[in-house]
Amino acid sequence: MNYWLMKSEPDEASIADLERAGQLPWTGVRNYQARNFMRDAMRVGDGVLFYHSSCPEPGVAGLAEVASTAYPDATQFDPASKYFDPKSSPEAPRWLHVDVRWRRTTRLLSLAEMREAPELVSLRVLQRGNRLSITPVSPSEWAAVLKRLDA
DNA sequence: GCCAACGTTGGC
DNA sequence: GCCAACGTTGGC
Repeated sequence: MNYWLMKSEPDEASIADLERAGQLPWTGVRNYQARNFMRDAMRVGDGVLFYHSSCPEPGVAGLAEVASTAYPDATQFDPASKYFDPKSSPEAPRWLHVDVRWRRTTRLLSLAEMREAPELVSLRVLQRGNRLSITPVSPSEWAAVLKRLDA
């Protein structure tokens, strides 16, 4: 069982959108490291911290879980999509994604609050210069976040 | 394979 | 809108 933090811009897909839909394909990842996490390391049932980014209140907004293994992202083949990738083809898809299932909508655990938490000093997403949209979370970091959400 | 230029991310 | 950090691209 692994744990992850996945960033989403709430304008595109918020935790409320995920709650409504129940499950969503995590489309639009165009970074090889993030893709490789989904392809090589994610397993169905893995825990996901749903993080709102590029918004007035960035932070963890809910909990989700990995609901599928990785499969080709359809938006890469669609010329009308902003995620269209002319260098990809259905024969050799470049971009993959998993499906994510809603579990809980929580209070917002803000970025500022996470930075103040001693148990979270090593959290990948808090590291200087981090831009990855998908990062691993350790079991102890996961537990620390849950504890703070329940507190 | 190097590296400069450029693009993107994302908090502030 | 700014800008630091980092990824990607492409000429050589």
